[in-house]
Amino acid sequence: MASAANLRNKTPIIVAGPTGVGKTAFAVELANRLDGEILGADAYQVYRGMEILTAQPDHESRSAVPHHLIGFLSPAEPFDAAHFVTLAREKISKILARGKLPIITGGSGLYIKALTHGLVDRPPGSSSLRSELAELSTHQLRERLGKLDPDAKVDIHNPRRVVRALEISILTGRPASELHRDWQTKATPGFRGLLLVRERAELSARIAENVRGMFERGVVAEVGRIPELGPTAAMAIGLREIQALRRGELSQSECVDAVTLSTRRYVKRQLTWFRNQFMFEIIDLTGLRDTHEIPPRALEFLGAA
RNA sequence: GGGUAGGUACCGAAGUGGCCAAACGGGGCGGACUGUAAAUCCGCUGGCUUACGCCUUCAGUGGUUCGAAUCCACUCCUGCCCA
Repeated sequence: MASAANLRNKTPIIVAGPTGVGKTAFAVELANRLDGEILGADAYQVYRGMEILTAQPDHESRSAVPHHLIGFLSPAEPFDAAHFVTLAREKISKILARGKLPIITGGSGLYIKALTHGLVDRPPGSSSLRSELAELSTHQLRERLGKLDPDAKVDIHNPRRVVRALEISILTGRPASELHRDWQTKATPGFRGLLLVRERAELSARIAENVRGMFERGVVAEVGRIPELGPTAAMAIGLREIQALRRGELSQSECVDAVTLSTRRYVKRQLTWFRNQFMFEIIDLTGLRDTHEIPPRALEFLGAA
């Protein structure tokens, strides 16, 4: 049982981890025990009408504990890390004002980092500029960047990065590299961070099962009902594969396999980010089902044992 | 039983006497990331080694050759065709 003193600790908790580890169930249980409210830190769960595809918490969870920043945005709308930070800060202070504990849960590493460390003040993306730059070849992009920002530290093999650096330089009239500032530390003062992990084989098995479940619950129909996809929502894992299925270019089982594979590869990138960007307390959930079990180690770390 | 095409690293697939530890793709693993991040990009991937390098590989065995994944013989296995 949590002691009265520990219940009074309202330092926001971050529950990070790769897709499929069991963040959702874990966070709900934590919220129950510590009188918390859940704040999604997920770039895709923000979208309305994509509940199954983005594995949003179910009704049971959502009626048990208040959830924020989940399923509130039209898929037609773009979304980004800065937008997330603004909304999240607002929500966090409201939750605290209510005397509740904010529990930030999600798999979008950049969003969490932006929340804990802040983003450098740079202009937001410009869709018109981006589509204009998209016309250029890699070589042309590098050439332009070389003129505008000769000291650019961006990965020149990565067109996405080059485009963003160019975008910043063009919009501000100053070299993008001049506006850069390193994130100095992995520490996250003001937050208590947990990184949920599981053995890779178990995680893969869970992902395969989750993807099968998505199809059983009707993702294909859900995708068909999305009225309009904006630039951000269109990149959700599984979307392209399911659209291919709907066009008859993929069989159901090929589609399931493809989505499972994309998800597994995403998990690798998530783990790389979380391992190397933060110093969160690692909580191994291997062997635990999505019950209401919270490993003692996690409770100790949170001072709630 | 006869014919025929094959058996290459985790998988698919090039290579057909030295430039081969073996192209390329997939997968796997690792990494990067500051307003698209479920995105985008990079590296490694037989063993030992920091590296030079050494060792063991191309179904198996035995040959030919200075030298074989590559040529020859036999054996085993697989696909297809004919009986």
